[in-house]
Amino acid sequence: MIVTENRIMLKKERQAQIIKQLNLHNKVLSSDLSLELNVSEDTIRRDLNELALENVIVKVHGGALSKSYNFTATQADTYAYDKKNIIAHKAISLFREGMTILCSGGTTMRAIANQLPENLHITFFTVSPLIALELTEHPNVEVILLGGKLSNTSKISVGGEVVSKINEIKADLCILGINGFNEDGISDSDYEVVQVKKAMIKASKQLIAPIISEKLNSTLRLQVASSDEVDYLITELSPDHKILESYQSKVGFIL
Amino acid sequence: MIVTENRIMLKKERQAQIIKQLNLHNKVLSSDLSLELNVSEDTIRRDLNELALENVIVKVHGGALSKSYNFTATQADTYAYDKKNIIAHKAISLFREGMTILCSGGTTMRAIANQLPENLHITFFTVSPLIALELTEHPNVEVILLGGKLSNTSKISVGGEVVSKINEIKADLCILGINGFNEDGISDSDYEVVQVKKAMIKASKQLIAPIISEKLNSTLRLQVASSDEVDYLITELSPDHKILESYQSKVGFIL
DNA sequence: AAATTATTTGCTTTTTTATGCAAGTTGTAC
DNA sequence: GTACAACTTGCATAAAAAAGCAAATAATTT
Repeated sequence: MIVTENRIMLKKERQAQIIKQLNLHNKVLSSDLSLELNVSEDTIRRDLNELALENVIVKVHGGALSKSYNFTATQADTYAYDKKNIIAHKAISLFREGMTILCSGGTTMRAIANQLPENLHITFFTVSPLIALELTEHPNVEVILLGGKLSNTSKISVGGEVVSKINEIKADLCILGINGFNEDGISDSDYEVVQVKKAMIKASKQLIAPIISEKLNSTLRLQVASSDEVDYLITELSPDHKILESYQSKVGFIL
Repeated sequence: MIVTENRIMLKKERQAQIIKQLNLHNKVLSSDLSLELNVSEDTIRRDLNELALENVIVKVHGGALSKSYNFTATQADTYAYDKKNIIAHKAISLFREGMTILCSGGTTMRAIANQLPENLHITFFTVSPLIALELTEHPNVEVILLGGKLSNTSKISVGGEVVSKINEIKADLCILGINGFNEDGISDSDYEVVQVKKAMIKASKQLIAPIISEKLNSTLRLQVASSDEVDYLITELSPDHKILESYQSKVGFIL
């Protein structure tokens, strides 16, 4: 998309650009920004100082770093936006009127929440406050937020209380944000997150694993589920893509 | 397209044009509008001020941006931003190491979460996923998210389950987002939200009511708490401001 | 219709804000 | 330690905003 550039850029506009860059790359250099935005480094530095004062970014010598996650960022800014949207639409095609769906967090799940059609009546249970908020934008969706201690790193509810709460649920689908996936199945690195995900899988009839192809064939420390537990493996690729060949016999369906 | 209109343009008509431009480009410059609409920049500025006051646009130095623009919610309303920060700092001055604090949602509470000093070790219980996320940015803070059905309008957990969960808690402070406040006390318009807030007050030793002065002397349909239940009334004004006079005998302290 | 009042608009002056530049200081890297 | 990049501070300039005033216009009353 080509945007007709106005010769003059407003300050707030420029600062929004900086935030956008930060969301994209997690770090920016004052010198780069100076060139990109056509202002002196002094101005950039002043911008960064202001944003740091508002607690939006972390200023460092030479530029700035993004805070761990800026949930006010618009979807379009997030990395691999198009791929995630393809995955989202494939996942949504499995949704049926009146279903109960259990889901975790992650940017792919966020794309799903965002792209959800307005007419579907669905009950969502989620451990992710971010996804929960996104889902409340849909009037026909009922959102049950599963509470508990909020993990600082993964931003989802964890702990025994959540797990026992999940055990009380009987859901039609489980959609997991996936960090590691290979022929053996789903893996993750955070112990507490793994406990929650395992409970979520147990509480659901079917398991959906949405994952961008570039994350395929990665393994993390802890096992979440074996590949035969996965009912649907969803990537942005065509189901008969050669990268997916080795998964054909392992999982239920590939979408 | 150049349109040389010699017909006179009414104020409303002109402002409608401005909004149209803003919807189209997400940004307008006062200087451009002055040329396009054949009025002085003063007039444009007055228009922009009016529209900003009506909360239709976001006015910035040099022009205006559309509300849907990319910046964070905290900086979007620059107007109330300063006031809320004053309130936030007064509230934070009541926080002590090791405390347990129970809080609801709202923009003022968000400012508090944002301005929290890094060194304080505090446990927060909250029914607001947004506040919960903001709080997880602070490494020394433990966040317990209280789950339940998420209200589409107020974006907080509501329902019997949350209430009974709150009843199990014993907190030092309760901070409520306030919608209505007068000499009789705190009021609100949403029945389910009121149930949750009442439970929160009961579960806490002290009640803090942070509120911008312009919301004072407003009454909503449902009563949440009487004014003598309020331990600290916090506004952006000096405690001896004349607007607050009538509250002096009603609440515990005014900050 | 005339008179009165209120609103709108542009102009001038003063104040504020934004930005770049220069000089001196601090931090980082080799 | 030396060298260089990044930062800070103060200052200059230009653009924008605010405040006050006066003319023009619109709305209201009589």
